Amino acid sequence: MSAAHRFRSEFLRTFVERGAYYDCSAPEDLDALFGKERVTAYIGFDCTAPSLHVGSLVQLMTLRRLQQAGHRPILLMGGGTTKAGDPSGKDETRLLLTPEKIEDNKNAIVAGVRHLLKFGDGPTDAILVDNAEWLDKLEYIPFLREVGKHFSVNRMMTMESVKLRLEREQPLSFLEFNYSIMQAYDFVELYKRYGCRLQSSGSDQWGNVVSGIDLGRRMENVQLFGLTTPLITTASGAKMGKTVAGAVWLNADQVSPYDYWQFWRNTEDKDVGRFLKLFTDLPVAEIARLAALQGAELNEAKKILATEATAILHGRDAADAAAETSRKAFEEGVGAAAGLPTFEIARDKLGAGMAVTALAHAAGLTTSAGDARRQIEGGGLRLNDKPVSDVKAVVTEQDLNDGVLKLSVGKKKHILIKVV
RNA sequence: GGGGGAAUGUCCCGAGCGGCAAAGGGGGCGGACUGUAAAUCCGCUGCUUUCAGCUUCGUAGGUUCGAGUCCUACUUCCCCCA
Repeated sequence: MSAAHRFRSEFLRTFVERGAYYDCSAPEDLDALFGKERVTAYIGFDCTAPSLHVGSLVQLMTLRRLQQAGHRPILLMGGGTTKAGDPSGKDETRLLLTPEKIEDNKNAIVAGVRHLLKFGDGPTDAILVDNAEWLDKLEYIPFLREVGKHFSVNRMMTMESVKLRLEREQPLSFLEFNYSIMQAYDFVELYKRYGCRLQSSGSDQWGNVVSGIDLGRRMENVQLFGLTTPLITTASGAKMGKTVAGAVWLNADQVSPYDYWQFWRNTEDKDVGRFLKLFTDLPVAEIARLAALQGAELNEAKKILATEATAILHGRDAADAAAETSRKAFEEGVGAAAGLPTFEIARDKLGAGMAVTALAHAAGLTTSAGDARRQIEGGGLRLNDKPVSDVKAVVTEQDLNDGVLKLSVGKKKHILIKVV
């Protein structure tokens, strides 16, 4: 990492300056490469869920910055590797996903992140690739003879991920053992197809990245590079990615732009500067000014962080709308601020009156009616901003204002109930 | 192949003489204090139509008035010997 401050290329300087740099396989050579030509680089994601998570955002931002610096990013979807299943990290056997499910996940993931990059056919336009294109067709023996022969089991045994498992005497399946070979092969394949020279990833993928670099040298006699980003944690040491509602997915159908905005708005004080650098495009000088704000003034910086980060993912309009909804709900105290999450309920269901506990549950505000009851007992549930004190309280049409009523748990979780 | 352990509240760790909705943590949620922050303190944390009922302790059977706890088989994992 000592080479980090000596970088001359625009991209790597920015990368370091923004706090995204963790490690690099051959810093000086990569710097020189970035200085003299347009570089094609990739990051891979498996299709295990229908959306990526904020934890993947640093990687996605890497592709974005690459493109901004005039290079060409490849977004590699692991349609093939997901079929094999990546057991790394977990001791439980992950259930195998069906090919249809993988395909659906892939399409959903891509749809969710398309604003982050500009795709197309131009020289710096991003390319979308699926490793199923080549992995699906592999034949076992030919693959072993052409690729497998370059891997030394002795060396693989010394890889951090493998070594750790062996030392802890945790099981390591042969499938898992092979995973890094497939990932290494991806890198070489992308080099052959697109002249891709660099693989970026989270620091946990270091071993797999290095395998790809080695394979490139052995099979194609080319120098490939690896560049990793740090695991982002909050100042309190927790892994990033929880909101009042659960995991922070990137797709809008799972976490709305409003909730996404709120996630960033609730950043801890100490993280504001770091997150602005990592997750927005604001100039660092501007960020330095914002991060220097003290006390309650930092809230202004948090709003900017929220709006900028949301704009990158969901577009400027959605970000501004989320900011406006938040302003009304939290600063003006407008009860039923338009734009808050909304739940619709049929008029006849409410007609005879409905228990608040049942309504809170139906609207997804609480996990069960019992949970809602406990919230009432703890003074945490409010109807139209007034605390509900009676567990058996019933909601009727009289609680409606213009056909809408607001239900809240705690200070931050609000939902509008609209009668239709 | 032989022997010995383990699987608990579907977030995680983890106690549990045959009377257990099941100790204790962590995490999460709510309240107070604040600035929609952190820290701190307090409460809650299986479901329901809650003076009660119902479903939980790897799976399936069995013993018993009664089983997380005892027995049998199975599954998975760990350890030791070969």
